Amino acid sequence: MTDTLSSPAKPRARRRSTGREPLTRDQLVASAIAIADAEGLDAVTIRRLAADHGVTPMALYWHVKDKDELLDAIAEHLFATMVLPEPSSRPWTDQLREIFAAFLVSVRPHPEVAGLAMTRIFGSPAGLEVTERTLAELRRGGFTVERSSDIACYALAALIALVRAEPACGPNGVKSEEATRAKRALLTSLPHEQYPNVVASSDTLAGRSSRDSYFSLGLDLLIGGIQANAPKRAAKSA
Amino acid sequence: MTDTLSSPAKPRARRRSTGREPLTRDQLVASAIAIADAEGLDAVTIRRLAADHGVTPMALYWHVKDKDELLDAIAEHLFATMVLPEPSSRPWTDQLREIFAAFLVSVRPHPEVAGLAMTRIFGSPAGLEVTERTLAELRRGGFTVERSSDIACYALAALIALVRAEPACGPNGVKSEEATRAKRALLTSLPHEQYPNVVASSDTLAGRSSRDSYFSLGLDLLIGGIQANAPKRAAKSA
DNA sequence: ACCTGAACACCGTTCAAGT
DNA sequence: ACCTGAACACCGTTCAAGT
Repeated sequence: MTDTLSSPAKPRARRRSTGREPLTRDQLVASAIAIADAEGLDAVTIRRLAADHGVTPMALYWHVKDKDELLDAIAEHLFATMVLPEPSSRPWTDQLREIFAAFLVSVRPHPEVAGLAMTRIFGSPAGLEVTERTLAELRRGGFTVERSSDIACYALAALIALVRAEPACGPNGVKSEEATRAKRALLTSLPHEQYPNVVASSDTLAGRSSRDSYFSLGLDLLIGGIQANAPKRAAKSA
Repeated sequence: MTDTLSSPAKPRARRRSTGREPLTRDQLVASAIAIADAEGLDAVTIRRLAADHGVTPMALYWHVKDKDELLDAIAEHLFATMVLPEPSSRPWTDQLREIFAAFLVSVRPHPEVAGLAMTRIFGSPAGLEVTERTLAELRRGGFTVERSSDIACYALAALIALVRAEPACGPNGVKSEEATRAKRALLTSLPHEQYPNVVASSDTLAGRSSRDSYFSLGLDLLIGGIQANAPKRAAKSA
C-alpha cells in the first residue's frame, strides 16, 4: 500500500528521550497521499500532517522547505512508482500506448493528486523519463521536433484529465456515493426535450463506476488521434 | 474586457448615505476572474475581493452563499460567454470541431479558472448545452449512448487540459516570463545523452508562446481520435 | 435590501530556542 | 540532527446588529 515509501520501521538508535521515531520525508509524502485519497487534496495541511504524526507543525519544516516542496515530492512519488516498458522494435504507436498505460497505472489510484503532476513533470527524473520516451516515439513516428513536444504536452495533460474526470472521483469513500446519486437525480430531472441526450446518458455522466473500459477508450482516442495526424511515409493500404 | 458582465454603471437610486453603488454578483464574478487572470486563482479571496470593492468581507455573503458558490458563478460565466455554432447538416466531425473550438474560445483567455469548469459543467445551463450538443453529434457519428458520454467527458476534460497545459500559463504578466526562462535553462542543462529529445525540445516544452497552432493541433488530435474510433457504417474509400 | 463589527476556528510560515 | 513555543499575517464563516 505504501509501496516504495515504506521503510524498515526498525527503531534506529533513538537519539534522545522522545519515545518516537524521527519523521522522514517519505513518511510525510506517504500520509499526505493517503489523506488526499481519502479526504481530498484540501485536507492535506501542514498542521493536519503534523497532528497525524504526533508532532508540532513546525517540525515539518525540518524535512521540507515549503508546502510547495511537499506537493512537489508527492508528484515526484507518483512518477517514481511508474514502470515504463522496455524500448523495443515494435511499432511506435504500440510503444506509445504502453508508455501511456504505464503512466495511467500509477496516476489512476490517486486522482486527487493527479492535478499536481501536470505542472511538475519536468521537476522529477521519472517525469523527465516519460517525457523523453514519449518524445522519442513521436519522433520515430515522423513528427517534427516542435509537433512532437506539442503532442507530448497534450498527451500527458489529456491522460491526467482522463484520471481527474473519472467518476469515482471526489474524495473516495462515503460521500462520493451519495453525491453521485444526487448528480444523477439532477440530470434525469432535466427537461427531456431540451437535453434529450444528456438525460439519456445521465447514468454514465453522473458517475459510472471506475471502469477499465473508460480508460482504454481514452487510450484509444489518444493514440488514434496521434496516429491520424502522423505524417504518412508511404501510402500504406488504408 | 468585462464582456457580458459590465453593467450600465448609472447611479441607480442610492438608498442611503453610503456614497457607493451597491455591489452586484456580476461585479464580483468579473473582478474575481480579473484577479485570477492577473495573479492566479489563489489570489481570489473573499477578503481580497471585498477590499477591492471597498467593502467588508462579510458584505459578500449577501450576494453569494459560499466561496464555492462564487467559484460556481465563475465557471457558469465562462460557459455563458460561449457561442455555439448553429446545428447544420454538415458532417458530424465538422460540427464537433466547431463546438470544441467555441468552447476553447471562451475558456482559453482564462486558463487560471479553467480547472473550475471541469467539475461544474453540469451545474449551468450553458454547460449542459455544450454537453448536449456534443452528445448529439457523437450519436450522429454512430457511437452508442454509453460510449458517447464517455467520449464527451474525455473531450471536455481534454480541452480544459489543453488550456491549462498552455505555456503562457501561470498567472499572466511579469513573472511568467522569467519563470519560462528558468524552466528553459533547466531543460537545456539536462544531460544530453540521457534526455536527448527533451533537450532538443526545451524551447517548445518550457513555454512556447500562446500559439494558435498548438490549439488547432489539439483539436486535430481530439477529432482525429474520435473519428478513428467511430463505427464505420459502410466501407468508404480510405 | 444591503452592509458592518466582533469573534471563531482554521491556515502557512518565521524566528529563536531547546535537547 | 531534530523538534518545540510563541507569534504573525493571513484565510472562510457565523451571528447579531445597524440603516
